[in-house]
Amino acid sequence: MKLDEAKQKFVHSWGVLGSNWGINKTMAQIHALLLVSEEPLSTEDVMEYLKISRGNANMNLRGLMDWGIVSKEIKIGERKDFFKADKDIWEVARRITEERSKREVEPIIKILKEVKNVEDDSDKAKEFVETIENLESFTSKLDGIVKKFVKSDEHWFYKNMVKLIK
Amino acid sequence: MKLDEAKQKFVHSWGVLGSNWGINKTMAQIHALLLVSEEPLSTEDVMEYLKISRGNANMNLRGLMDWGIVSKEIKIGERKDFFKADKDIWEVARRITEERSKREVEPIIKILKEVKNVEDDSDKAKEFVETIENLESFTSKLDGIVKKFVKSDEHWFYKNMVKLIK
DNA sequence: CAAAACTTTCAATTTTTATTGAAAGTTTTA
DNA sequence: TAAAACTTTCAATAAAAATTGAAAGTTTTG
Repeated sequence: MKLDEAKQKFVHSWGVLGSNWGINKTMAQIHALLLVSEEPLSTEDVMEYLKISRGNANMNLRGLMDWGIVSKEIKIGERKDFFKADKDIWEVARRITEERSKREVEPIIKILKEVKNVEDDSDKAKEFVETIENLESFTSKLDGIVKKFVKSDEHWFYKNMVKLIK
Repeated sequence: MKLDEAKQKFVHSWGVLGSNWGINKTMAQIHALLLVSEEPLSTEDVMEYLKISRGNANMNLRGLMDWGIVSKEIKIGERKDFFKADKDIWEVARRITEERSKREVEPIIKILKEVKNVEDDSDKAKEFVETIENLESFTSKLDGIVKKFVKSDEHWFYKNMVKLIK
């Protein structure tokens, strides 16, 4: 396979992956594109490569910056903004985990705590509360462990991998 | 809060969570509804509670069965099918993890292996291959560890939690 | 300071995804 | 075996999400 072909295939596939995880295709593709570009790219480079509009490129680049996994780069002598993706995949995972936890997991934990407050003390209510508590406990634990997991550096990971996998 | 109100709030919120993770709102809501129902529900119960059509209810119930987290129940003397959700949240997590891995992670690992085969041996190509290899290694590891993690039973989890969290 | 270079916004439009509902299919019962 | 009870399918439609592009906004330069 030629390099360009390989890049194209990767960018395309990353877009598909994104769609399956609630991330829009274009955002995932831009991220993939920046990941495999040696040089930072301008908005126009992105527009041209992915055949998308200026507005679309701009909004999704901003989205990626909100996730903290893409940053602006200033090239001297150039007026345009350039963008590059963080290539340390551990750092990327850490950022995404933190953001998703803050945006999605924490709100759901809050709801779970809320709905546990049923006044009723019938058997039905007790069953319900038990189900919710299981869910809450599971969610909190998973969230906690995943955060700790990716917060740590790669070395930590390897060290503990052995123990964990056994 | 009244029990019914609490259930309603939970079902609604679970739907929102689903949307964020690429699972359609109705499917997530049906799952939530079955989770907090003491008794298995018929298609019509689901239709009525969520105010959705027969086709929609049927398709999403089937979807949940494909994920392996909802099953049909036959009530004697009743002709209708009834559905219940697996209430063991660890089992649910295990099933979802396995399915998502099979449906989404494994294909992407396959693509990553493919695109590593660039004929070119320029510096650019080497950089590209390195990025892909990082991604591949990360993805495989994460996939592996998550699978092992949820495959094990709760007891295993607690035992290892201590070591892992430190 | 005004024109040029560039970025952002957002209403309108397109595309994608979910939902409906009626018809076709299947199983059960009498 | 035929009617009743129930389930599945899928073309049409509705709803949601993504995208466009032109206008408004901002920053830089001469």
